[in-house]
Amino acid sequence: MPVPPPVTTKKGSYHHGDLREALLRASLELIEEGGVQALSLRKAARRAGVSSGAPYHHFENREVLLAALATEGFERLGQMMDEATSAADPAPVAQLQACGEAYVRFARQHTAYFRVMFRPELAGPDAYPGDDPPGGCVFERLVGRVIAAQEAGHAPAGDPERMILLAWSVAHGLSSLLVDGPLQTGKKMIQMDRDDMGEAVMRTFSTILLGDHLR
Amino acid sequence: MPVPPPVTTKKGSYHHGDLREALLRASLELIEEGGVQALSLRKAARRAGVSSGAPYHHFENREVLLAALATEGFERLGQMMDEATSAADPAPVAQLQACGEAYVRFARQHTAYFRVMFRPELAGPDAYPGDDPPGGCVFERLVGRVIAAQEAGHAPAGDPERMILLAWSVAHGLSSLLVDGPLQTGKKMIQMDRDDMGEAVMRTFSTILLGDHLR
DNA sequence: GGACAAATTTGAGCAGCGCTTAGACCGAGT
DNA sequence: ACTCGGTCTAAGCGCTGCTCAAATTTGTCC
Repeated sequence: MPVPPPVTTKKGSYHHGDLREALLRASLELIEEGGVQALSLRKAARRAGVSSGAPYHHFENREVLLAALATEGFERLGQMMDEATSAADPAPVAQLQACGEAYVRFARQHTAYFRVMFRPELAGPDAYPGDDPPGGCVFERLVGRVIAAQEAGHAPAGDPERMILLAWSVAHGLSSLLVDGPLQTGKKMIQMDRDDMGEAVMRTFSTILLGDHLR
Repeated sequence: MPVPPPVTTKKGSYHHGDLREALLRASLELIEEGGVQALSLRKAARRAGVSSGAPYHHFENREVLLAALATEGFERLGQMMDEATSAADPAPVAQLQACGEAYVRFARQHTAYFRVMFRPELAGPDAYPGDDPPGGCVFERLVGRVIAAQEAGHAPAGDPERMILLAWSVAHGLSSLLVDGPLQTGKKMIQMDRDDMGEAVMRTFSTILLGDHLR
């Protein structure tokens, strides 16, 4: 036996090999193609080549599968924020800007993940399996940088929570407007290229924080 | 004929009287109770006391009903923003702050509307019936005030689009985090009372615009 | 090697859904 | 009085989430 646990797909065999992973990948594809509502466990099962009852041995129900995808998504978002900040200017405001740009980039590049991560059902009362709330990975990456910005005099002093919420809101708001909102469509109203919005908005935010707009 | 068009419900009669309106109200209730996914035309029909096929004489399909609700929602949002701004200090930054607070208040008070207004299916390619894109009512209320803020020297000069997007993102982001995101739940991570977040975040934003945080 | 237990998958089945169609019903205008 | 158009019903199609008993495979202990 050259392959002790064949973690990859065994085609032709009765047992799939790694159905759980295959279902997650198929689900992500379906969401990418048609939104969260386009995901059905039956379709995912069909794509994985198994019967319609098989998924329920790996996920209690549809919502649990979505929660598993959300967990993956938050991990990837955290990674993208880490990569962006470590490559950016260490100045506090530049770090915040890099966080925001990475956040928006993540939302546009991994739309399926983003949609799954921010749904009312996920954050609802004790729906999420994880130990800490879903957005914890974002919050904890903002705390230190906001405090640093405050100490540098580039953010209002006092309880940092307000400033954390503001920074998070900027990034999340633009992301939502781009992914689910009126900025998603090709209709005019705003001329700017959607690819440029993340950088433009976050740069404007930095400008204001630094006070560069006041002569 | 004392009642030319009996716009209200005629109970007991074969014809409902105003089924379209009754379906909209029932749908809003269902969404309020369990989110957009909890709305089914059959349930709404049941609540209105008609058969499961009746709704299709008033709405081509489920998505058209949701679009009708979204239209109502955008009108009410516009009203709330108008009321808030006319009651606020006419200074440009104060006006922007009032816009944002009204936006967040709307999202929290009319969660069902907010959820329906910002869904990918709605803003998708030519899905919305209206003449202008769904968010037009928000955009047009921001343009003048952002330009006024620029002229007052309280916002970065140049193309106002960046600043419009930033202001919109702040309000929309906090609203989304509160309605659909990790701020919705009772889990800690942030101590601030959710009722205070709208004012707190928008006030912080104003502070920064005015440059009050730089000694 | 062979038997047993655990894990995995199947296939049938239930209720609910969106949507369609044919037909029954009502109200208003000629 | 009668027709005609808008409104509603009832039945039905295919899809869905989810359950359950039975069938199949895999790993393990002797």
